[in-house]
Amino acid sequence: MSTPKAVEGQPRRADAVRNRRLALEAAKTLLARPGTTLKVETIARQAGLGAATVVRAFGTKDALIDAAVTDLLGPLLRRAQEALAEDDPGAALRGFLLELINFQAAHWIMSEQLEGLQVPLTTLRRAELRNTLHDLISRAQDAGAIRADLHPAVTTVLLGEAAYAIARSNESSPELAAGFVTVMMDGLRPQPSAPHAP
Amino acid sequence: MSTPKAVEGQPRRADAVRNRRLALEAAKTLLARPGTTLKVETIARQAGLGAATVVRAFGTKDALIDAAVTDLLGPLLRRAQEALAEDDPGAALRGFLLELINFQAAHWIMSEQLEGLQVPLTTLRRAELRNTLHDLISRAQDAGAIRADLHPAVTTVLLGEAAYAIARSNESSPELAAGFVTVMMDGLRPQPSAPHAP
Amino acid sequence: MSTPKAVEGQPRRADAVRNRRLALEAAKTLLARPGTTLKVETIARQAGLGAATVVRAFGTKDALIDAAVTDLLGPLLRRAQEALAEDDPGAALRGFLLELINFQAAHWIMSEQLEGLQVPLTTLRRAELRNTLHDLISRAQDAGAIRADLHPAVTTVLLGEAAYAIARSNESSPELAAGFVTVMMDGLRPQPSAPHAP
Amino acid sequence: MSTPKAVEGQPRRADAVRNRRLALEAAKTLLARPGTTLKVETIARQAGLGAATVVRAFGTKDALIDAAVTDLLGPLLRRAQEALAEDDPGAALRGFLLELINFQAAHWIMSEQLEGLQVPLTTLRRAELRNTLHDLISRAQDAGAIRADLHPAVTTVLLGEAAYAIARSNESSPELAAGFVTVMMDGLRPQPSAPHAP
DNA sequence: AATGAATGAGGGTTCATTCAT
DNA sequence: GATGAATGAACCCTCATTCAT
Repeated sequence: MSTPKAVEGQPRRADAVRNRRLALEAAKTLLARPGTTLKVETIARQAGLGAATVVRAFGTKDALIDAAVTDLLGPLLRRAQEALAEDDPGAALRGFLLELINFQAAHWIMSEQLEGLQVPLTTLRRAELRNTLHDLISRAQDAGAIRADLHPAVTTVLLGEAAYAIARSNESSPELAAGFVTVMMDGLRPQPSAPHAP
Repeated sequence: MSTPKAVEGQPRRADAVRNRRLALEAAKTLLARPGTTLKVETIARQAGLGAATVVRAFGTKDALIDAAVTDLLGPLLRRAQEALAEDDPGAALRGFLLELINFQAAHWIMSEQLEGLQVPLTTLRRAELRNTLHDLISRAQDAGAIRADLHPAVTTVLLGEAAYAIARSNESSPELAAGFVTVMMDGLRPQPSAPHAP
Repeated sequence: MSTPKAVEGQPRRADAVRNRRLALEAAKTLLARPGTTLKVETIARQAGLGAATVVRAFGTKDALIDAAVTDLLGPLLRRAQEALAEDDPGAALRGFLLELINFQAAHWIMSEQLEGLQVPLTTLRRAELRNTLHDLISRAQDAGAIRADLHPAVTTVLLGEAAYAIARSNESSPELAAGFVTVMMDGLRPQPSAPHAP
Repeated sequence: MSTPKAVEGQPRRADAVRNRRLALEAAKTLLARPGTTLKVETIARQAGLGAATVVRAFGTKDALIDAAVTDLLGPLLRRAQEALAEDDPGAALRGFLLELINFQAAHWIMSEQLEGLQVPLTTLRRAELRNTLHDLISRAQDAGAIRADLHPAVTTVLLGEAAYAIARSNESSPELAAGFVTVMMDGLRPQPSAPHAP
């Protein structure tokens, strides 16, 4: 036959790949835009495609969302892993926190928007992200860069959730992000006196 | 009031008032319960009423949710206002933060669940809450109880959003809440040296 | 309250019962009419109801079809059971065969139209029907009314399937039905000589 | 022919003919396999072709199915015509009945699966088959091989439909087929006494 | 006035057909 | 000419709102 046949494996036809990317980008764009309802029709229009096409490209709406969010979280996870390799544990944590906020501020991925959807990949990647943040924190504690009177797990949740919230805030701004990191890092610094009584 | 078919100024029928309260309580209960879908039918069943009754009592589903959330935020707002009258500005802020977290942890009002709904009263009351928190922070800064190198607006958002996130976290616990307040207050304490360079 | 409240149990509101019946009748009518596609919309229109209503009345389209077919098979099953109680086993079988054909000729329930649908009640009732026919045949064989050189199970399938087909035939008529029963009963009569060599 | 872009009377390209055959074989195979859904995609995969190719080869899905079923019925029709030429009318009828059952049992062509499809050729060929069976029966009646107190048309439908049903039965087996033919031929034998009163 | 039921708009998904490679 | 992908129509189902009891 005269079919190009391509290399055996994943790579499908050029336009299929292109449209898959278009759908993915559209989903990511809409995930970044606050207040969107994430209907298949909306994503399709954003991508300049038909509704059935985006479903076909991923099999199901959930799978598309899953892929989009996972995709968005990818670079962030990579940055977290790079931070783990940096020399100064305290500076690494501080630096990553800023990235975390800035990234999420630019993307607006709402946990709640995913409620009721089947997004196994996203769940997985979130766990990875959380684990890496946990490691970053533990390393900073071991190095004496941050206080040790809090359990690493507590600190992980605290930083993760708070950073997430700050990023998503309507008033999000570089100034806010910087303020958050400053306060957090100051608050996490080894304290001279005993902590305040609860 | 503009209630149809009712004599002006005349109190509504006793059972109408009672049903309105039942619906409101049901909505509040479901808002407190994580993972609920907030369908009219669900609320009605929880209230022991018919679906039509619930809608009729508020005219629309959105109005009911609006009233319920506003209602839930009421005591919190009152507490914030009481904190403003306390003597020690720092302690008042710290105390309110804990209340804020505990309250939200117990009520699970998700901003995102309200996305796409018309909830003007809720928006209003949230602004009031935010303003009062802003005042609490300004007062603490004026009294030298917390650092002044951050704009009060920034600090307001920071505390409000972060507290909200901590409360909503799946791993939410008293230990986490206490840790959050400790770190925040330590971080917000007037700092001896210059803040970390950005 | 002044709610009628009715008797505790199944009986719901009068119109609900009425509409449930309308939907059921509509489905039965369409099952009787050859060449129909059995769309929810079609059934609803036939019933003079909205599409959502007929779904709500049964929870799902499949459940509606299931109920309709089961309903149609009910009287037939009852007749088979009555035939079992008759005195003359041969006449009972012959009589039931005629009923089987006439009934099915009037209803046009196609196994294949149900393909891919979840109809557990129908499956059950069909098995009952088949079992009762099996008993009718066994009894006739035991009484010497029909030949015994065929396994009852074979005869059951033979009569059941053939009667079914005759009933569904486009040229279906009383004459055809009578002819079928005559031939079958004659063919099933105990044969004087050995059966034809295959 | 009206094939577009082809010189009149010119044979089509070799691979086009080959693909048409592949599609036809695939459809026939799937028609023989019970419980298949007969989607274009499924047929194409079975043929090792693309979906568009299958459609293009026949213009429409219905045309493909029509051709496939017609093709399947071809040999059966030829066998019926050969039976007409045999010496013993009774044996010819009996022989053909067995073939009819075996053939259909092996092919699983469901009338109902064709419901809603435009299959004019199939309809035509079915009529031919029915007519030939009618002739077989008339000839057997004329020869005194089978009873004459039934109208040939009635007997035709009776045998045709019943044989079809027996073939399609889930419990289909050689034993069942043989039993059917035995009973039918015994029942059709010229009867000594008057037929049973209806 | 209260309510169970009816409904119409809208969602996701499938599939025969058409298009572009 | 063959084909994988695109698509729009159609289907079943959900739910906030309206109706009739």
